Amino acid sequence: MARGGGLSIDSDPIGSFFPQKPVVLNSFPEDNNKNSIIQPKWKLGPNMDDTPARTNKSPSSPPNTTTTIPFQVNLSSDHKRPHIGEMDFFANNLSKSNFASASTSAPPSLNHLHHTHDHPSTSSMLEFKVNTGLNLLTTNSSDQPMEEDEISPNSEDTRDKSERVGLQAELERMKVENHRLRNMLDQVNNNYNALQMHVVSLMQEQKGEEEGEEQQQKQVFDGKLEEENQGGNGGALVPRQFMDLGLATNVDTAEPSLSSSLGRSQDRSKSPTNNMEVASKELGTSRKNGDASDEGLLYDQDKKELVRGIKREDSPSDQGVAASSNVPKLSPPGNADQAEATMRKARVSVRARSEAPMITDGCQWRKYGQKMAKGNPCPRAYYRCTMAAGCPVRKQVQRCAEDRTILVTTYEGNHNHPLPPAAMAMAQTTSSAARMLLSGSMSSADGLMNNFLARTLLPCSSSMATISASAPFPTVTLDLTQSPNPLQFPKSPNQFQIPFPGVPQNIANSTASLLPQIFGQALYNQSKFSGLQISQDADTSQLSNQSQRPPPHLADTVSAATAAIAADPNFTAALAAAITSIIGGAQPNNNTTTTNNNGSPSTNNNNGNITPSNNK
DNA sequence: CGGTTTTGACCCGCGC
DNA sequence: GCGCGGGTCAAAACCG
Repeated sequence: MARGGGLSIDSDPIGSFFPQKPVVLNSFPEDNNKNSIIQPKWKLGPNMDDTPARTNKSPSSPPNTTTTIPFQVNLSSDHKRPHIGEMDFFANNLSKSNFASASTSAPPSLNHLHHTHDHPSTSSMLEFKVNTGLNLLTTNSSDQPMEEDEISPNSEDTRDKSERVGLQAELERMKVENHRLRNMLDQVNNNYNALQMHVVSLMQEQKGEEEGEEQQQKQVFDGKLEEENQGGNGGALVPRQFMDLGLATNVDTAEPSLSSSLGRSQDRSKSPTNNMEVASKELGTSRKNGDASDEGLLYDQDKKELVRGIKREDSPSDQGVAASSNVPKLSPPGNADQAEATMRKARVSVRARSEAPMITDGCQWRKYGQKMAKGNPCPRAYYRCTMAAGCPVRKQVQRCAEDRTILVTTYEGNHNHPLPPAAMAMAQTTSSAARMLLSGSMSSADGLMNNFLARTLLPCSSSMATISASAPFPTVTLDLTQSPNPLQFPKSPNQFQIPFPGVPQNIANSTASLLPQIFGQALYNQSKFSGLQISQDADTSQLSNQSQRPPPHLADTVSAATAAIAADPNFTAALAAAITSIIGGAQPNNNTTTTNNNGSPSTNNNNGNITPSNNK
């Protein structure tokens, strides 16, 4: 409030800071900072009633103060101002009841002035001459909002005022800071997008050298998908987030890769006629949870035929699918059907220490079977996703025979429904891992791996990530039971703060936030084929060129996987210990929550892998 | 009562 | 052709 200047009603440029907070006009500390911006609140809201100094009678107010405060109200016609009637009321009360008479009654409540009506006929200056000697500065003398109607500054009001001033300054700072952070965020996003596009283009380039245009388009599409996923991170649900196990080859990626094909004969996909017939049959039996439309919505009829047509014509039911029969021979490029079959079989296996019977990955699962697998005293449980009718995603859960503290979870198929953030984490993981795997399996002439896969996972030194492309089912095994090279990881946990939706913050802070980088780094740096060990020096030159860090989608994958896995309290505890050892540079394979690893399962990279080669 | 788990049976492909 | 092993089904049991 500018003393001597007019207080323009509702002209306060910063009044928006306290749109609801009433201005205490009855206290002007004598030592008020001249630079303090007092917020006059002529837009007085309901809260005005809450101003104790104004609403409560204060018989103890010094009567003499009411006559010494200069008070000026500039009611310019240009500004919104209190209703004239109310202003009159105010003025009357101010001058007569309180000020002029120096009565002991409380100052008039500004509630009466809270309206912001434009009054066409009022352009007046209400001036209250009170001499307090205050010269409260405002930004615009002509538009100065008025405040002051109290002569007796009490300590509470003084405190409120200074508090308000402080808050105001703080708000200013936060506003600026917010703006700055927003700009930074935009910058980061832009950089990320540019980088990702660059990586995608590089991948395209590489693939283009070996494959046809079709594969290139796939890469582009994948990249776009991931970009979209990135952009939609904030949402509670991620529409059409799929576990792209094996279905990243074309725009029909959205189709469920029909993990119901899990373990089905690949020769079925070669027969479109049979496929069609089988598809309809299949829906009648095993697909009680979802009709054809549920899954068919996501892809065209042709695709449906391909995907659904895995049942044999002569098979009345859809059961009896031998996993071993599905061994995809990693078809060379050009054979779409075989490629499709191959991708359908793609699996992502996650090895993790957990005492819980199952890893919490955010999805809802229904157990539909359990078998004793050969060579493993622990039964293998079969689950299928029940988050949506007809979701083809299935998973197998089995404990490692060598180390029963290790839980091996193998995922198959694509979700055909939106996923919650927690589930999205694992879905992204498996999707990216499978895409990576299939990218190799689909493009290489020998059916093992292409350049991208090699560049991605090589150089390998341990079995943190295992690609089993030569197995009947191309399987990526993400081994979280091992500690990667501690030298590869930063020591500061603060660098790992990554928000994980759906993961308890304490867990995320303690462990999950550490995992993505660790996992990603490990997955990135360590891998090998089962049965085909890629030499470590292979492609290192190219790696140094473009693979100093994991590809975006791989990193996402890893992050998501670790986040999802970390959601499991038991597993989190185990992981926490492992991570701690990693960050602290402890020896690998230390496990403080479960039995000592001793490296036995870890060194055997395929132990516990749910791959036909191992189980049969 | 609806959803889930259990569990025996069935189907299928592969190897011998 | 037979046995084996993996995968799935589906009725019964279980559970909230």
